[in-house]
Parts: sequence; C-alpha cells; structure tokens
Amino acid sequence: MFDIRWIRENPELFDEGMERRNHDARAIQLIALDDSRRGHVTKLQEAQTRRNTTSKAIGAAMASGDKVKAEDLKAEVSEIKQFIQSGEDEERRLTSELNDALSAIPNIPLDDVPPGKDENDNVIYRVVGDAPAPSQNAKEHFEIGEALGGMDFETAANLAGSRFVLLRGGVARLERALGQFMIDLHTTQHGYEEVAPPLLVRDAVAFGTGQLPKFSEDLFKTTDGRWLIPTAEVPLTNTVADQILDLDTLPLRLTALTPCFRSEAGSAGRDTRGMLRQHQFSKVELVSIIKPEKSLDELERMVDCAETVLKKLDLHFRTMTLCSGDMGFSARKTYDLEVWLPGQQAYREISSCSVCGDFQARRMNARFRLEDGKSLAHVHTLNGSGVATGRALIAVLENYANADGSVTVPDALRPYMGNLETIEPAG
RNA sequence: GGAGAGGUGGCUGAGUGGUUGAAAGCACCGGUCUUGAAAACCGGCGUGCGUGCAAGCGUACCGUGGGUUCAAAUCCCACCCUCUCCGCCA
Repeated sequence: MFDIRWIRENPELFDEGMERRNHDARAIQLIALDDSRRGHVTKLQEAQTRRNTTSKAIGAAMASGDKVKAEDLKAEVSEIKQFIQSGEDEERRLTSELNDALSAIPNIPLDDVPPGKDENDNVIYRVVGDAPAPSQNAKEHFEIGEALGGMDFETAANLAGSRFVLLRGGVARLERALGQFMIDLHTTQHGYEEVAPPLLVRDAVAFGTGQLPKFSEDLFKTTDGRWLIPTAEVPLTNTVADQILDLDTLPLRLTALTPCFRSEAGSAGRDTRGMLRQHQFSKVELVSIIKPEKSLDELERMVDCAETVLKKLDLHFRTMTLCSGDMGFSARKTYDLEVWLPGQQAYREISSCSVCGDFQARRMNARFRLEDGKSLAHVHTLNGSGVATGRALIAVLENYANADGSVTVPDALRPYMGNLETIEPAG
C-alpha cells in the first residue's frame, strides 16, 4: 500500500508507475481526496482543542467551587460537541475513502522491469540446460499419469468437482517426494526455517499480503468468514505483521510446504485438462523479510534457490523477467521460472519469485528498528515459490517418461522414494 | 458448546471519571566516573495524523469498533484475542 505522502511528494513518479502498470489511478485524484481530508482534520482538531481547554477549565472551576462558572462553560462545550460529533463521522468517511482507494492500487515496477502488456512481453533472463529434441510421441502428463494408474481425475471429480485430482500409488508418492526434497533442500542448504502454518487466515492477514480487498473472488472463503490460503506466502509473510523487529533478527527466511487453494474464478476454460491448474495444489513457498538495502540481492538469491531445485532435478528451464503488465499486485519485480514440458512442447511457469519492497510491510505494519536503536522503518518482503509440487510433478513425468510407459525417478528424489528407480504402469 | 479471568508504551507492570500520554522497573540512547569494561550516578527515551522552513504547537491513540459524559485507560455495548476449568473431540 502506498503512503499518500509519498504520492504527494512524487506525483510524476507515481503516475508514471501506474501507467506502466496499465492502472488508472492518478496522483491528482488521490491528492484531491487527501486535501479534503486534511482540510477537514484541521477544522476538527481546532474544535477539539477548544473542547479540551474548556473541559479542563470546568475541572478547575469545580475544584475551586465556582459552580456558576462551571455551568456556563458546560453550555459552551455542548455546542462545540455537536460539531465534533459530525466532524468525526466525516473524518472517518474521508479517511476510509482514501484508504479504500490506496489499498486497491498495485505496486510500482522497479525501473529495470521491462515495459509491456502481458506475458508476450516478458524477457528471457537466462536459460539453463538444453531442451530435449522435439518428439512427436512425447505425451502429456495426464496421459502418462493415467497410464501409470496414478492420476485419477474421474474419482476426484466425483468427490470434489472439476479442477481436482486424486493421485495414487507411485505418482502420489512422487509428488510427496518432490515436496520433501524441496523443503529439505531449502532448510538444509539455503538457510530457510521450516514453518507449518495455518491454512486458514483472517481478513487482516489476507489484506496484509494484498489478496484483499481486491481479489477476494480468487479465494475460497469458509462459512465462518475465514479464507483458505492461496499460497503459504500469506501466513508466512504475515508472521511479522504488527511487529517491530530487532535488526539482528533480519534477514528472516521462512519456507513451508502447504496445500494452496484457489478458486480460479477468472480462468474458466483455461488449462482444464490435466493438473496444470487446480483448485488445490501443493507448493513449497519461500519468504524473506529483509532490510530495504538488501532486498534486491535477496531476490537474486531467492531465484537461485528456486533454480537449484530444477537443476538438481535436471530439468531444462528458462528464467523470465516479467514485464510491467504481467506482474502480480504486490510485486515490484518478478522472475518466473518456466520449465520445459515435452508433452506440451512449451515452457510453463513452475516458480515465481517477487520482491515487494515495503508494499506488504505497510499493509501489515511490519517494521524494524534501525542501527540508531530508535527510528523505525518498514521491512521489505519477498516471496517466491520454491516450486509448486504439482507442476514439478508434471515436469518430472513429462521429462522422465520412457517409451514403455514407465517413468524414471530422478536421482535427487530416490532417497524419498525408497530408492525406487522407476515407476511402472499398474497391473 | 458452558463457566470464569484478562488484554496498558520495546518488555514487565501500576493506574477504576478531571493537568494521566499514562507511576515504577527493565531494555535502549547521551553524559559523569573508569586505563577499558561493569557498577553507580545524571539526563533523555512511544506511535500515527494535522500544521510549520524549523524549533515547536495541536490532535488522536491504553486489544478493535461504536456509545455515554463538559471530560474516558477508567462507565456502557458489540466484536477480536489470550488464559483457566468443564463438556466434546483427531
């Protein structure tokens, strides 16, 4: 969320950022809102000053036994009170009007983010490994999974409806192995602390990371008013909400392997086949809470952590810098890792790492104490998938499928698969 | 689900209608002392908002949101959270 004072001081930077975002918010409208709020606050405070001084005078008059004077003063304050009453209502209205406007505004891209409209304008940052030779026979993951008897969409649909899958046997274990492998890698090699967070959160938490108020339709809501997390980023990042962190606790690096729930409200008809886009999927998430001056380095570090997963699985992928029009609401800069899927003959997003600056920290009110031991500043937050297990499963199946229908288990996963070397078709 | 207790500044913890933004201690910052450190002593030390070039001034804030009152941390209402006991339960 933006600080209105920053917008007042940097209107052209703000407008330029909004333009790059293809967003229609403009500084002049917000400043006008703030002007009317400020003007009103000043008037209200003057009235409050008079009320306070007069009230103190009443106290003094009572103390000295001057009842007549006290009564006179009471009558005087009564009138001021009327104005204050309505004035406070008006202040609340003006403040929430401004806050509502501010909380719906996306973050501004960093200067080095390529300009663009949608995914077609994303820029290749680096490519790792070689794409397998084109193959006519390459199968899609759901063909492979179903042939193994390990990917049951029909039963899942009977149980829960569309966009769910039921995994069985070796395939189910393979997904679990991927999750275990990734979270072990991040905790033992990359310095992240493992967290097992709640999967349901309250409004304020979903607001903190930017899901609310604008994207409530993308989330599942429980009957008692909570939200199913769409990513562990939400609870992990909010662990520092409303806190003042000591300098020596930073950086804070957290990881979690959790189910994620998304309504996919806006994507009817897209990726309906297979398990590319599900209402429920598992993901290893990475979150860093960091000092502002370190946040850009941390983004590179985080991408490296995510890339390491794919390198260890020996998967070919490319890392993309998202263009200004393709980034998420809270992000200032985002790298996507796109893994090569032979079955689709295409690169598909498998991980996404973003730096949010103080955008989320302001929403959450997460601050830290500076070196002087006194002043406070907002932390910076970063989040990234240390790879979604569902999509990693897809990638492994499509890249490790053999002609006879079996799937070779990647070396890195064997310790988690009871040293199994291949998953064979059922029966 | 039933009964009770409680939420005060970075932390601990006083404070039940009138100079209380809030005692005290700890932590922290500056200073004295010391070869240095510790201890001791002296001083300082909340946040948001408004206003101002600034010093400052004003205002709001004692879980959150409303209300009563000339005046609320203190009284009333609703909600949130924590703890204890009982019930139920993986």
